[in-house]
Amino acid sequence: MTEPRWLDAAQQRDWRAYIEGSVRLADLLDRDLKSKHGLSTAEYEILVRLSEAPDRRLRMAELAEFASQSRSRLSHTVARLECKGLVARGTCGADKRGVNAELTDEGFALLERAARDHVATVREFFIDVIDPDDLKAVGRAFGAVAERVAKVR
Amino acid sequence: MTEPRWLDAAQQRDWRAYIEGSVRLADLLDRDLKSKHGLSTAEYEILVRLSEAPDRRLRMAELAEFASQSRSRLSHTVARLECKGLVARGTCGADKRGVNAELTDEGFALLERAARDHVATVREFFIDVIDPDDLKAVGRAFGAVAERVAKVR
DNA sequence: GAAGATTTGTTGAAACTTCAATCACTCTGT
DNA sequence: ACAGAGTGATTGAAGTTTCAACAAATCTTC
Repeated sequence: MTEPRWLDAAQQRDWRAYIEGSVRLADLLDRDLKSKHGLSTAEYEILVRLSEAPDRRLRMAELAEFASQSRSRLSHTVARLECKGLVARGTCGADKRGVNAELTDEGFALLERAARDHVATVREFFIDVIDPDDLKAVGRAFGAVAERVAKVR
Repeated sequence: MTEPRWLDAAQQRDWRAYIEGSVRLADLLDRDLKSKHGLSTAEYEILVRLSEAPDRRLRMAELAEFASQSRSRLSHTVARLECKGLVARGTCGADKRGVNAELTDEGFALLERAARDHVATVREFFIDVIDPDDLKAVGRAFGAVAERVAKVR
């Protein structure tokens, strides 16, 4: 069929509310992290994933996957983080192609400070303004979206 | 209090599901629009807003507001859209500082084609994978977020 | 009605992301 | 053991976004 199935009025409202809310929230969080700690959201995400990995270290490809970034982008960003002394790169024992990114002590210390503020902001502008049942629904909804998108890639 | 109120396990899961799902979806939609119609999401959003305005025309500042973009970014992007012949700029009668952006016929035609595909993709990866009640909750949730963020800016 | 403050939109440079090409290493099948 | 295919990561260039500075027009207030 070439005829598109348009969204009904309610679906359209919900979709647009999501777009506007998510763009504005992302914007706010970005500015917040940048102004208080000099980190972009993408950089923050990288530090978080590293901090949760065993030995605070991950191979680039895994890190890219966890942080939902392209490998190229990750290379550039990790290079910048390395310059700032927040992350160190080392070779991977087993696979000589592999590169490990590791969170430095300085990186961990910065992350601890940044995470406090970040969580507070997430709470203030996301968690605390959403009805608890709606929040659960958001979790389910985007879990399903992530799964669906993963299937096609 | 200096002690941060951390998110509980369920809140953290929901927040992370949202982040991952939304990033991956945005990525997919971006690639889809770009590969099929040569438009970024930001450009698409601009065309949509113009198409809905009276006379398909808006002042730059209003357009920036509707499209959730900075004025500077909008200036650059509209410049590119103008090069492609999709948008035309003209001066604003009343206020001589003002500039109107107007959707050209060519822009409108492209948008019609792009919108069909875009809506189909939104349906396939968002609307259709979310339980209808959850979708309503998503709408409420992000409506509340947008309102909360708007208060602070 | 003029000085000062504010608003509008643009600009160029710096920072960041994407894209395609590349190099080095590993895996597969014979 | 080797050729060829595939994987891991980086690179430079091109494209996009952010940031700060600016010019022009309007608003305020005395």
